[in-house]
Amino acid sequence: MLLLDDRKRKILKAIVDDYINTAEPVGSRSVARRHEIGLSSATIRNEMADLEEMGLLEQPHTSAGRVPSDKGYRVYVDQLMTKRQLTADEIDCIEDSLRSRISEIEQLLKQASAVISEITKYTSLAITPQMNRSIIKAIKLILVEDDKVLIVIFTNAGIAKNSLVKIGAGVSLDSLVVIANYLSDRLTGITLEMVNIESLRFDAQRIMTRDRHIIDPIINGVEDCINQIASAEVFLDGTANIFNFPEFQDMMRAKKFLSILNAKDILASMMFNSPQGEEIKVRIGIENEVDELKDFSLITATYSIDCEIIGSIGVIGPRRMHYPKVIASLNHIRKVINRELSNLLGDDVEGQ
Amino acid sequence: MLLLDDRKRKILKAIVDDYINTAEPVGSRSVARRHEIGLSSATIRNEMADLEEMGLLEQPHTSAGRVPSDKGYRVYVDQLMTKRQLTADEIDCIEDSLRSRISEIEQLLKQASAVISEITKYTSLAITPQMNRSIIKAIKLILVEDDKVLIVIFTNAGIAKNSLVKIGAGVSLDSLVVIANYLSDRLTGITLEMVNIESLRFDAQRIMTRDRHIIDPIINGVEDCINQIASAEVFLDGTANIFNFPEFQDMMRAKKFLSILNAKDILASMMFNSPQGEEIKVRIGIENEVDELKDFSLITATYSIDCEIIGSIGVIGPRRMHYPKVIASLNHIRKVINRELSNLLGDDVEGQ
DNA sequence: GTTAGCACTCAACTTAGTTGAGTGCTAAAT
DNA sequence: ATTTAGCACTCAACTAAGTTGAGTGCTAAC
Repeated sequence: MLLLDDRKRKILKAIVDDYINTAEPVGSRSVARRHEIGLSSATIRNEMADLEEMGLLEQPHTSAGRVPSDKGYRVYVDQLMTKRQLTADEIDCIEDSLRSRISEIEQLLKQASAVISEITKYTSLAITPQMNRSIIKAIKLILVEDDKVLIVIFTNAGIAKNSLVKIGAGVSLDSLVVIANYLSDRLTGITLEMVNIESLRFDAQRIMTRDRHIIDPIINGVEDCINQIASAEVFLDGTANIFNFPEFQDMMRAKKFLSILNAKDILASMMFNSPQGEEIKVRIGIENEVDELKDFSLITATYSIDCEIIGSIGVIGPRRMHYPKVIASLNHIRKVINRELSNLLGDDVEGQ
Repeated sequence: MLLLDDRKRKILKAIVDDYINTAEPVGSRSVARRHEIGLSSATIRNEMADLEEMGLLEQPHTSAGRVPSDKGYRVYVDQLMTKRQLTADEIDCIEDSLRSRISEIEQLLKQASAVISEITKYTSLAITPQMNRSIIKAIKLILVEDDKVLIVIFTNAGIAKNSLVKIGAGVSLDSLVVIANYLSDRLTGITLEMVNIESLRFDAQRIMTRDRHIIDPIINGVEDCINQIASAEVFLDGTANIFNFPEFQDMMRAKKFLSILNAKDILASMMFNSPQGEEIKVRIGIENEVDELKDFSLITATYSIDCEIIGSIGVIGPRRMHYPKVIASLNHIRKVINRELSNLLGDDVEGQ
């Protein structure tokens, strides 16, 4: 951890704060003027030269002020910034849009994404829970219209998904009962990621003596249900917000940004690699694994059920992001999501 | 219908064609040069002055060439443009991404949207079917975990949606059978839009003598299922494509554009007001009802099941859109969607 | 160690001048 | 009666030169 003396800390903080607010390179004189440091611009100039040498500041060109480097932002985030609290209004806003009356997890995260971008004015992300580890509680086959079967799988996380498949007509009810029991035996109590579709299909061939042609469609339906439950969806909001920032007046950059947002799989993978234990993760510029994001900062927060991290929410914006506010917002919203999820899935499921 | 003599038609067509390709105002000399009209630039100049007087062309400023007006584009689309056929490659591309192996209607339309923007290079839209008119075929209640009921509704359009609700523990199976039969009686055979949730709830109170506390959650679950089936979803693709056009280098315009794309409800309403009978509708600039779209052209095409229009796909781009290509693409894709939908829902539902 | 002063740098802005594609009009040619 | 060549005019877009001002680094005095 990089240690700075008090004066350098004050000056670096002042520069980052100013730059976050103005997007203009910060000069020594304006630091002396706008902040009560009690030093002349000349002294500050010397300190700034030191900070630049240490790699914390950069100069766009000789006669401009300084701009924080990625490393500078990192020190700011880790050591210097003054933590912010949300205002009562902001908290109300979050509660209003997320509290109760939301019946589906997808809805909850969509709303969460909307409220994040509303409060932070950046582009927000929310990914639906990773349900690979959830346990199959029940699987039902329902005959509808004598040649179609509705397959329903239901997990301990309170999710049920269905798939409708056509089987040939004239299948005996007995055969359906046989395969239904088989599936129930094989699948109940195990997690989604443990399901091996091909061995399931193979073994079904062995136990079924009649009506074997129904195996393939039904197993496919089971696979479909499992995929539906396991697949993660990414919600975005406030994508147009990026245009509010002067550094993205450049069309090329804006286009690149939108292209990334359209690559949902890349977003999803970014969101997932938060190590356990870390509730909020800040990636500044070059720290992003994804190359196209090295002009951006990404802040993510995890949410969980029963202390297991299952998904995350986040914000993408310029490196010059208002870190204190975004971190405070995400931290609050992740707690609300945790609370709502446990309401939704736990004992209090009510009404819907 | 505006009638033009042959020479004016040729000149207007040449100007619109050139402007669509270059985005530069077209001058009399370049019309004379690039198209075989056999007239000098001076004559063409006179004709252009006439066309301007008729409101078909506009001049950005005195010493620039001419640009088509909305009315000019309209004449071009209705009378002048040479219809295009898709190339074999394009048709293959469409077939590859839409044919078979798609089990869900949502997937089909998502793919359709993707392929539209891939082929046209504009921003594409696809709205999921309006299912208000579909008929409820069956409704099932499944008891899971002795205090939760899974409600499944299944329609003639092959859609099944479920909702999981919690009822108090210790409900007798008899009560569940009573309400299941009641719901089945009341709902089977009617369309979604005919369902009156409140009268359903009210009458349930009358027929149920015991376990009345389960009525509210269950009716809410029914409502939830119906809403899930009836709600239309809008898929977008190629949103970043707008930046490829020089007329959208302007940030304000680009931002406005993205804002509209985020207002899914506005998009949905635009997509829906295609009168029956019209397969392809072209709205040019000012012809758009939505104010924010008056700098754009919107082309929509309907798709249907059993000859009833249930949804649409479309393209948004600059007024200077490549109309022949977009119209040909949408027309082809709508036919493929019709075909796939009838495969999906009709007799050929197979496996998945 | 701190600061005032000064020469220097350089992006951003202003101004004036140039270019060139395009027009409208008129008079000659067909 | 059309069509066309010729010419004067317009105006956005580009270029070049000059100005401004915020900022720097260095040095010498405090």
